[in-house]
Amino acid sequence: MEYSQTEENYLKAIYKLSKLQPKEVATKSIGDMLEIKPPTVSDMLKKLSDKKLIKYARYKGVSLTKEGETIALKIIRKHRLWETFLVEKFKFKWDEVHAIAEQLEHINSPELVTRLDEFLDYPQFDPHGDPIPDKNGMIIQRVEKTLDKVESGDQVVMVGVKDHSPNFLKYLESLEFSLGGQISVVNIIDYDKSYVIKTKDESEKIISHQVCKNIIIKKGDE
Amino acid sequence: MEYSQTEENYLKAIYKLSKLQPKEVATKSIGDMLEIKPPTVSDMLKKLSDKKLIKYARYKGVSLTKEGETIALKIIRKHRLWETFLVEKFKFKWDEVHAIAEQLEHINSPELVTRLDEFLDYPQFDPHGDPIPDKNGMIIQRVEKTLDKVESGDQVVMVGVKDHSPNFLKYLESLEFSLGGQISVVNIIDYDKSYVIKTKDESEKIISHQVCKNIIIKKGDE
DNA sequence: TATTATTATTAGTCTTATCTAATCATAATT
DNA sequence: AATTATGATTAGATAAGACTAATAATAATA
Repeated sequence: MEYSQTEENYLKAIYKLSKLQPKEVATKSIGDMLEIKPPTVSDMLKKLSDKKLIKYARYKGVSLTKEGETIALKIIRKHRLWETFLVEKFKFKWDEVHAIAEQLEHINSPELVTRLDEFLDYPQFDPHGDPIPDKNGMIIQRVEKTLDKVESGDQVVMVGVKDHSPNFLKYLESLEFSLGGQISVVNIIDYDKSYVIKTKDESEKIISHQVCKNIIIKKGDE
Repeated sequence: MEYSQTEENYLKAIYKLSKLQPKEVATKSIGDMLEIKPPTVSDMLKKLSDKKLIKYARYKGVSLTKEGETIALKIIRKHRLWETFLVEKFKFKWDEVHAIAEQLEHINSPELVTRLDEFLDYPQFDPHGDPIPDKNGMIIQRVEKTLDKVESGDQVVMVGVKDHSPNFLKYLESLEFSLGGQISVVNIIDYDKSYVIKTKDESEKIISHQVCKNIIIKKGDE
């Protein structure tokens, strides 16, 4: 009942990729996410399939079994709890915690996870707005609407990000964007779909379409 | 500048063994401590020697270089800080934290260690009374006097343990022994060197010589 | 549909960390 | 001092997880 860090990372990657589209997950996409070459992925898929953690047919892609999904959700739960811990208790910035949580998520101690969850008072979202699976593996499934789907004149609230890279997060911070912050779309520039927006402090800023695609929002009145 | 968990564990073991006696550390003793067979240890010693982390001459045992000791102390620092954290903040019992800290000690993030140390307000001793190396690798070197060296009639204070196994720690707890607790030696039974002792609550108890050897004490007036 | 491009797999190699069996060196004992 | 016991090392094997090169299957396109 114990899996290597490597196996855990594959399961987590397959879980995340499976949420991006309804189809089976491709060998290449797993390799891209984990920065591992396809032959290595193929080997591991056979291994995970033997252990009944994934459904795998040669050349047809993979999906998680119930058991595989349970493990993936446990890792994701730990990752997001640790990120919350690091930001809330240790005062790390939101762009600093991902790499550390990538290590902490593999610490194997169910009791530790219980205490961590309790210590944080059972948080539902992590510092990037991602939902934290609960102790039974239940996870809030949001319809992830991004800023690039919003029309001119709308007022929305930032509730998450799709890019977790320090670079992106630091850029958002420099724009004074933070979770829960209001964004009003003043205008959408026709030429390149750049967004002219206003944050709470009324200052106007222009952000690229690419940036908008990575900001998860909700309508102000939802 | 980065070492595998395995390498870190060898360095930690060599550090601890080198403190038990002044001589060079033997291959067998490392193997015993890490539950690894001697040929495996021999191989690793060559590897660590190539990396200049240990001084090693075939058949002559090993000792740490300055660099090797620095790494060992960093691991020990992390281990003891995490144990302190788990007991103080997460309310684990002192017999529950060793196994978890064995994992946490390998998390690689100097910034995390800094924050952890700060969060705990720079503790000097862990929940078992072991000294915690500071950020510069300075560690309080105690003369570790154990209860079996104490004479009848003496009154001492328990300041540490030499056996960190859950079994031993739970036994001490059942005897209501805790760090900082007073112990009066009422009598030493000649036959098997058992100790008749009194704790603060005045109740008399008999503990074996073996148990006494694993309790680190200081004189009441030091 | 035939060809080309992309993706996946197989085959074979490498490194790390482990093992067993056999040999060698040092230490202990008669 | 010779023998025996203990401990250490070498040799060779294995498993996990990575790679490259070659081949096979599927998808895209002319």
